[in-house]
Amino acid sequence: MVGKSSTKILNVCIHSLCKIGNLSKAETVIVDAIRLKCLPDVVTYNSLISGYCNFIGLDEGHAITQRMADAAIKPDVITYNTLIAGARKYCLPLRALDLFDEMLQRRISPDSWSYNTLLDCLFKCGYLEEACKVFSSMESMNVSPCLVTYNTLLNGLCTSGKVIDALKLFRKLQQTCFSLDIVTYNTIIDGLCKSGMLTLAREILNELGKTGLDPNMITYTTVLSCCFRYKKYDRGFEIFSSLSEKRQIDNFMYCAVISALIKNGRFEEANFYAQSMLQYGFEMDQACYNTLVYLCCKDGRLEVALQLVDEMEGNGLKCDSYTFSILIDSLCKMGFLDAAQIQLNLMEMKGLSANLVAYNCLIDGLCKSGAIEKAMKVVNGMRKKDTFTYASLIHSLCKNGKYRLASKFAQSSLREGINILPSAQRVVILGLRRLGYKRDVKKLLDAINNNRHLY
DNA sequence: ATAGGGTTAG
Repeated sequence: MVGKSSTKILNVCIHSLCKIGNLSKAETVIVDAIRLKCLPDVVTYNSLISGYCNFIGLDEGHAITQRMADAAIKPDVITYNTLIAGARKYCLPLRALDLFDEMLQRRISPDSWSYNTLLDCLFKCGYLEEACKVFSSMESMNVSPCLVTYNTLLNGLCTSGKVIDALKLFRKLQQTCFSLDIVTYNTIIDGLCKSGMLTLAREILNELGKTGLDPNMITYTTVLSCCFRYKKYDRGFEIFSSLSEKRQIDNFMYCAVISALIKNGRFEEANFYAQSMLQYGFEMDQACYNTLVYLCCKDGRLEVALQLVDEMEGNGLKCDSYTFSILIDSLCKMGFLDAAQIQLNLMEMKGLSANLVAYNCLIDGLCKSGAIEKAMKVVNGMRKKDTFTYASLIHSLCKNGKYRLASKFAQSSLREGINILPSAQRVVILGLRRLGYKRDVKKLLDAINNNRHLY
């Protein structure tokens, strides 16, 4: 039978093929269907676009709209929502905005789904201002923000360092008759934790308890990670064991706990939970692999760590800045500085731009192996530095009695708006004093005082 | 369509 009902069957088929990424099969099924006079419709093409966006690329997904035009099928709001989601996946904020404009030009009215995806894309790619503009334009487009919109906005504000604004918004939402959900609470609690506003985080956690909403795994992982972040390890492990009795653990929580155990030198338990994570058959993503690589490195099994990296790549997962930083740090700590340098070059070749931590590891390694000259050269060539970069250098210079040089670096750090760790301050000032460099001490203290805002 | 996990200094 030919017609609408056969197209429905075709669509179910194409949908499942696209979802698992079997696009070539999807294409042949469509060709066969057309031969049997079962014509694809907008739903068929939307599934195809989703598949191409998720498994190949945004351009390939976008190209499908041309095929739709050839077949005289008009794209709908879902077509564009899918494409904007593609732009979000590859962090292409300008493409997302272009797609949104294209949608308007074609007189397809965006819905809240379009806005939510666009907003999330803009926030995740660091386009805070654009995101706020888009949000305020919703009203004039007659689209009312829904709870997902507000949750997206809250999260975007939190991750862009606008936690106070997020909190204000949260309080405003609480006062409306709008009923908030667990996502809202998880988002604001996490935002507050990550900004160090722990009293407020605890306050809202208590409020959550009174709402009748059930805390979920994400709530627990947020709280657990907050404990570890602020070095309340025992409290964190306590929460973990109470949850593990109820078997309420997933791979996110395993990663957090394993990493905290490693930092406490508790390798036996870390290995035990790593085995558990593998046995439960969770999907092993980048973060899971990185945690295991970290465990092997710190546990002195570099060979196994490298095997894991191969396995990771074999499974189609790319090494990221975490993987490299873990490897580089371990290589340095084992004294293989040349190998570390090679990994760093490899990392740059792969275009991993967020490599500040990796550089810091190398600098620390160079300093500790006595190659301070080289370390200084590397530091001077870095476009982005932070308090860790300078801490390694300053401590190492002081250890070698070069207090005035250390002080010079401390001052350039302050000039760059980067604070100096108290431990580093202390060691420089004590050294300068001991050698009688009173004027240098005063100069540094003044610089520190003038930069109080950094602390 | 929205929320949680993984790397560096002393």
